[in-house]
Amino acid sequence: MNRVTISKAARLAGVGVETIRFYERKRLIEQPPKPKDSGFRDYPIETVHRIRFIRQAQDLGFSLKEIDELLSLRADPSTDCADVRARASAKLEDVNEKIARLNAIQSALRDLISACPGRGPAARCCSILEALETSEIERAPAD
Amino acid sequence: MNRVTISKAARLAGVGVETIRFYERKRLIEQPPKPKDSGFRDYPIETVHRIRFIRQAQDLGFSLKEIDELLSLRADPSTDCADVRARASAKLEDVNEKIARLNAIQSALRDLISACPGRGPAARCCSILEALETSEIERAPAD
DNA sequence: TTTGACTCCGTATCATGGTACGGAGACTAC
DNA sequence: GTAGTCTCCGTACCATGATACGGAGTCAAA
Repeated sequence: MNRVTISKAARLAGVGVETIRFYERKRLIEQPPKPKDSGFRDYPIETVHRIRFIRQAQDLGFSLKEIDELLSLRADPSTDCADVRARASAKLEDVNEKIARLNAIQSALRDLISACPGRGPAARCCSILEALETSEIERAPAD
Repeated sequence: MNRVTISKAARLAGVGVETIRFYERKRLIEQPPKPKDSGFRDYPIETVHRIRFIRQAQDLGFSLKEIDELLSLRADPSTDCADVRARASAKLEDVNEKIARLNAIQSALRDLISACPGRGPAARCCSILEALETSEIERAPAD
């Protein structure tokens, strides 16, 4: 059973059936060739992985358009390698930036948590913003 | 000059004026008390920092609602510390997960880039998904 | 003191990413 | 062979997060 119906794929990927059809329309996943005798979509299991990747990437702040760009990056002999390399490097930059920002938020949250004793009043005042500023990660994205 | 008009704040934060008004309506930033003689908003510079944080957090996949929750986390003597601590810990978990996923994507991109020679055909075929699977970070978020 | 830029507010419109609906056909199991 | 469940497709609708519009008031500098 390495092929599944749309509702099975949806269940496995944790999305609705309509979402899969929507992604097909947006060409994020390809509509599987329907078997001759049935008019029903018949997905390879990889599609489920692909959908899960899409959801995860969305949760990381990538738009469907960006996700499409990520998914269409392929190093294979038939594509222009220098081009793939360049596009992958650009994406890697984005990812690096996101990681850096999340690391800053992570330590701000840790500061906040450690400023909170288990019980009773806090040792000192501290908001996320103050913690970020204190750790001087504050950077202007549009300066 | 530690107070700015709405258009100045917008320029400094890299957003439109309307976006600031929109955030005010959503209570993500507070409408500054307008000076008695002027009906115009007069923002402290911290608001600009706050707006920049909002944009960065959005880029990391947080919704405005989640960002509001992040921003309202404050360890200060007047709030229930155990509560703040619990909410901050939950957010920290989210952040940790995002970082882990980004790390996986980061190494998949690096694999992809190293599979691409500077010029000519690729050494081997590899997509992001394959790289993720190879590095077995693949996890089901909704299992 | 007028011209141009800025501000106010309410409301309308937009793009993105789904989610729902509905009628018709198809498969499954009893 | 028919009830119950899937599936098809097109189209409509929805929530979020902005973005635009328009008319009226305000400010600042020439």
